[in-house]
Amino acid sequence: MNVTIKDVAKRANVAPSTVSRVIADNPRISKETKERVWKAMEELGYYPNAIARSLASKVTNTLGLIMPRSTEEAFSNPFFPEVMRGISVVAHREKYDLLLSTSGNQEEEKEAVINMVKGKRVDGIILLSSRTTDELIPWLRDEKFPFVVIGKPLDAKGVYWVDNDNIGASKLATNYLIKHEHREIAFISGSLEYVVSLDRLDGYKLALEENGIPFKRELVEQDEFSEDGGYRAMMRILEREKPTAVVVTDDVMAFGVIRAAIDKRYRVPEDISIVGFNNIPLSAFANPPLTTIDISTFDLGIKSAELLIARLKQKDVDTDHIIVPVKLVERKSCVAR
Amino acid sequence: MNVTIKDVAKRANVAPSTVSRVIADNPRISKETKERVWKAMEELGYYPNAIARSLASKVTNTLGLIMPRSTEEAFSNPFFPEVMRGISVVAHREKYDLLLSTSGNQEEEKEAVINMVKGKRVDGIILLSSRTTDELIPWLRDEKFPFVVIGKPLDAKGVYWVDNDNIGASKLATNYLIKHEHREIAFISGSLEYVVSLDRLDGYKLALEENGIPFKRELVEQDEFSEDGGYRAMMRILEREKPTAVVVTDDVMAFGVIRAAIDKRYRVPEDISIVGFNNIPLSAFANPPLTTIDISTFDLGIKSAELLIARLKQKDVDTDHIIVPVKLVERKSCVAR
DNA sequence: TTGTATGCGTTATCAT
DNA sequence: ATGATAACGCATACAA
Repeated sequence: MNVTIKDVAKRANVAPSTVSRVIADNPRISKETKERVWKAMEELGYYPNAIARSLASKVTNTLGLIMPRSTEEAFSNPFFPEVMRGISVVAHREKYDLLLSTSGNQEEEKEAVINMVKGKRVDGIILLSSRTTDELIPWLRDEKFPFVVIGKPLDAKGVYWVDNDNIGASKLATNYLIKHEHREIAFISGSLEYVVSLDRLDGYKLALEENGIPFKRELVEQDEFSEDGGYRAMMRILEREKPTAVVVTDDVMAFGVIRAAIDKRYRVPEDISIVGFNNIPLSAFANPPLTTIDISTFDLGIKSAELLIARLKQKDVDTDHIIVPVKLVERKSCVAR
Repeated sequence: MNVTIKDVAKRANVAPSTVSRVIADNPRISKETKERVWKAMEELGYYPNAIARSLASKVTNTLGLIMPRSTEEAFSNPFFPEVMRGISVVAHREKYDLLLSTSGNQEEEKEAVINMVKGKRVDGIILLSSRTTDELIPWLRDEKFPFVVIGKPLDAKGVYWVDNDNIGASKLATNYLIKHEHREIAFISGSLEYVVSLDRLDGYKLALEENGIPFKRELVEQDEFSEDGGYRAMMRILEREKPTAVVVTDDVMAFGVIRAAIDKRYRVPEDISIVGFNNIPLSAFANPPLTTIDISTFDLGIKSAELLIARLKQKDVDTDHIIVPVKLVERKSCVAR
């Protein structure tokens, strides 16, 4: 069988508990026995069993990652890999591993979280996006399980979160268009069951209001976070309205919006200007290169992991949320009227 | 404390072992006691501790994913998220979770694998790419630990792997250029320490040879798998040669190659034709849209996960490797001379 | 069909 | 500074 601390203990002529202490580098073990134990471990090719360790110590050194919707879909949108890139940097630095649950829908997602939490498989959880209907957040809060959510929760009381100022970001995008003399500005987002969509819709409305432009619900559409989703939403709008500009809360969707406009014989940006969100790598290479709101996706990942780990280490965390700045990246998809 | 099988056992008036059997849905437990136990579990809000389960049963129901180079870099190239998308689909279907180790370099990568394997944290491992200098593969093979590698290993004996026919794919790309009357064809790849680079270089050479075109080492360069890497490699070639076409074994690198060509006042494709590899989403939107070899990245993920799980479930799998087909996607980055 | 006893590999609590 | 021993929560061989 496998070599365990007992084997090491025998070989080093000490008790198993001593070996355990050596592993933990307990300061009150004499230098000599430490050396002896280390030598024994070396000779036997001993390696600690992480599972047994976790069972006894209740620490896994693992962070759970919960993707929205299906894991498959999540990996389709460059946003998520980029967030994960940020998370992985911090996780690596702090010596945490990442456990991905693979869920297919909202119900399985709940299942996955329960499995991670009650199954004691992770020390903390990062939720990659919050829905308005999310039962997960209240549940995790009630369980008093450490977690942080990327995206401001509907009810943020007692929960740690990291997000952009989405209302401000959306105002920024809309104002940019208004400054370019646009008045008929459409707004396309993902499902309103995501808080982020709600917030950005608010920002859009606010910008209109502050500029004395009437809000027209006919200029607003939602669909799924995909190229096709953007296409369909734009098509629906073009059936009934003739906007000169569109705010689209996701670059991938924006590509679909452009395609829809082209299909309907509009030119972009000459006839219709477009501002996207996220600044994914593709945006710079799109035709036309997409003007977009850079939400610092990578930093969203960094900050969320840092916040979670800080909380795990019980360094009294002074803030329960972090706002990551955004900036407008001006490219070629917008012109003045 | 937490509710355990013992608590459930007491409440249901059975032995803990019976509860355990009910959890495993053991067929030789009477319907009635099952019901009784289920009810008790329900009432107590019992949920199995996955860690304890793993310790006792030596099964984790999780798959380890090992990225090449740093995890951070991996997430930068769309190839990896796409592979992971495939893996996650199968993992989800088969009810496996995914454990990502976050390593920063080759040494840490080894560390990570040892930690997963000896730490008994996963049932099997998927290596996302194989290096020629890889100690991991022989090590895992010697440990008799279930794993599959994406990319053909240098020494494939006794190891399960999934890959494209890289030699054939590279011939396909090169022949396509040759058919378009190109003779001065450059070849740019990632580091030759990756087997995939080696194979594709061979395919390139083979195509030249079969068409009576002399191989010139001055037309060959390697650099890292990034836009900058492609840029640098192309710059080095253009310092000394004037190719009319380039095979680039990674789309992201190809963007850098295009940029270098433009910087040197060449037009793409009028002066220099380019064929990429991977068919990442960006390729279709690049300027010009990139002609590229679609290696079915998603399927690579699917097949590797399926192969691994098949091996986990039944020791005897009929094949030790799977070749995923490729196809050339013709777009606008190539013209005939 | 169900119960008993033991093991999985560590950590943690008392001792000494 | 180190050793015994009891958890940790579950699975399983062996009994009954």
